[in-house]
Amino acid sequence: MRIPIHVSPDSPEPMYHQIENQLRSLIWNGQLAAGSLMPSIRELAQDLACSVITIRRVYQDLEGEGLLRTKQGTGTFVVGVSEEKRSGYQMETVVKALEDAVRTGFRLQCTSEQLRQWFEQVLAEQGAADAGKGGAEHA
Amino acid sequence: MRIPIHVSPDSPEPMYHQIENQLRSLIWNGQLAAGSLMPSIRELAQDLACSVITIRRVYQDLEGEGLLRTKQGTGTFVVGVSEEKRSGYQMETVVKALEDAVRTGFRLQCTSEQLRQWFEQVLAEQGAADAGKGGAEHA
Amino acid sequence: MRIPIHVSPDSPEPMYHQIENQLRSLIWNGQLAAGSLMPSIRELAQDLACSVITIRRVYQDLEGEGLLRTKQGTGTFVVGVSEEKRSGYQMETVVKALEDAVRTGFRLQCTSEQLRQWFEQVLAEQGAADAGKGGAEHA
Amino acid sequence: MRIPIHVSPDSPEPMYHQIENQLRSLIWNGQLAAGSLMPSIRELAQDLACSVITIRRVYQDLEGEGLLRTKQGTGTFVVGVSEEKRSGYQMETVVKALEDAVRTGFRLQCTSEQLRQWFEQVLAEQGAADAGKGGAEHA
DNA sequence: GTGGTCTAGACCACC
DNA sequence: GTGGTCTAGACCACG
Repeated sequence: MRIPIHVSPDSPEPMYHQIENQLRSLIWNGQLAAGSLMPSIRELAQDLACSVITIRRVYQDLEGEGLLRTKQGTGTFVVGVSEEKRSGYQMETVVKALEDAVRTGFRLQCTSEQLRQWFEQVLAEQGAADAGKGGAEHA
Repeated sequence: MRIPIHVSPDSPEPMYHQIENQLRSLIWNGQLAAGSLMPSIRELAQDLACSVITIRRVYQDLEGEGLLRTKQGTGTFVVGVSEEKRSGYQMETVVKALEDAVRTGFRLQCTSEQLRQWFEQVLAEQGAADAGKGGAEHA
Repeated sequence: MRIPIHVSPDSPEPMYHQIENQLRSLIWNGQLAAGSLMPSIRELAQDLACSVITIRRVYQDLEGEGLLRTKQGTGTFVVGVSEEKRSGYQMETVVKALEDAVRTGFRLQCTSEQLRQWFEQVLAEQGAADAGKGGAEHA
Repeated sequence: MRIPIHVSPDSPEPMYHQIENQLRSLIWNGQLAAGSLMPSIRELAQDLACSVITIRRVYQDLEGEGLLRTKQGTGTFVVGVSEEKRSGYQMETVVKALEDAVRTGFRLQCTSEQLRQWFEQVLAEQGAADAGKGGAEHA
């Protein structure tokens, strides 16, 4: 199975960062099951059309976070995360992004009502896009 | 009057970026009136405890965006922006941030309801903080 | 009799290294008598839950050191070592480890007294653990 | 001031590891004062006759441990460590090395008395070497 | 000047 | 086959 990752080489965000973020999500979500074998660094590098070194760095960073475990000569494995940690991470990440958006809005003197309206609009758009892509249902 | 800007030298966000963002807000909001004289590069650099070269870059960037105008030997002045452009900028910026947050949420498999709940919570917190600080009215 | 070896697959120390070290000790100590037949590569590999290729390497390395001897189609045998060599090896190995520890201590600016104190403490702990396990007598 | 580090390119221990270990000691010891500026990666790379990348990795790893702090365009700085943490690190490191040595000794069926004797001998040798080199006094 | 990212390619250690 | 280390050199972002 090929790992569903897409990188934009032209993004200002460094490639290794993009890849790390997406893998992090996949692991935290359990879409990459604990214990499963990751593709080899060479394989993934070829898939994503980037250097082996970039992937190596990604795996290394994620190992530092305790999400992956690599064994020389054997391969790189996914480490499981507890449900507790998982939802903590989820909330932390999302709330941080929401805070950023709201703070920006207030700094630009939007009203709460204005922000709420835009939020619902974005929610509808993204929800539609998301449902189309993944198939998972979001109430 | 001293320009109300605060930069964190330890933020991962580069200093010039922090300063530009804050100046941009102040100008778009009209808190720096069109036609008014900006502090000199040296002065602002000293205020913010950073290098003059950093401020020079900031002024240059904002001049490139048409928000500032430098007159040789005279100083740097604020350029006015039309109300139309202003609200366009406001909406674009905020919606972008909201989209980012929502996309992140969906990627981590939050439900819409979950996101809505967190959003309201953040709105309340930030709204309180904002009201306390600035005094502007948010419906 | 099953050979008393334990390997940690999660140790940073490579498996072949762990196995070699333990076999080496067993042979030098005479716990694997000179002339006795080693388990087959396949057997030991299964016992230790590792690859046959790993065990093959171990046997080869130890054969290179003169501790084992493989006879085609017959099996692998333990080669005896003289008492003289034995105590030389013992001293060399242990003194090297002690030097490493002491050097580290001095580099971190411990006093000799401090090191002596810790050494006695470690000696007591390990001595107890060892006595419990093996049954050999240590003055 | 040039940083007193020496690397053996022929050691089995990877260069980045050697450098990290020595820097770690220097920082934990306070021989690199908190807040002081490290040499630039290019400078240190030239000093140690290794690649910029190797040094960059070293600095990055130590930053991950909280020992260094790098600011883009500015340089890399030493972060202070509390005395408490310092002595904890010291003890942990040294005791671990001593345990390793003693365990090895017992595995090779040395007596406690034998180990104690060798330890004192090593202590005397290394203590002399150390006093000669550094000048610090170890009781 | 500083550090940050990425490349291509080599060689080694391990299983 | 796997991952681990190191190289030389390029280009970008930052102050």
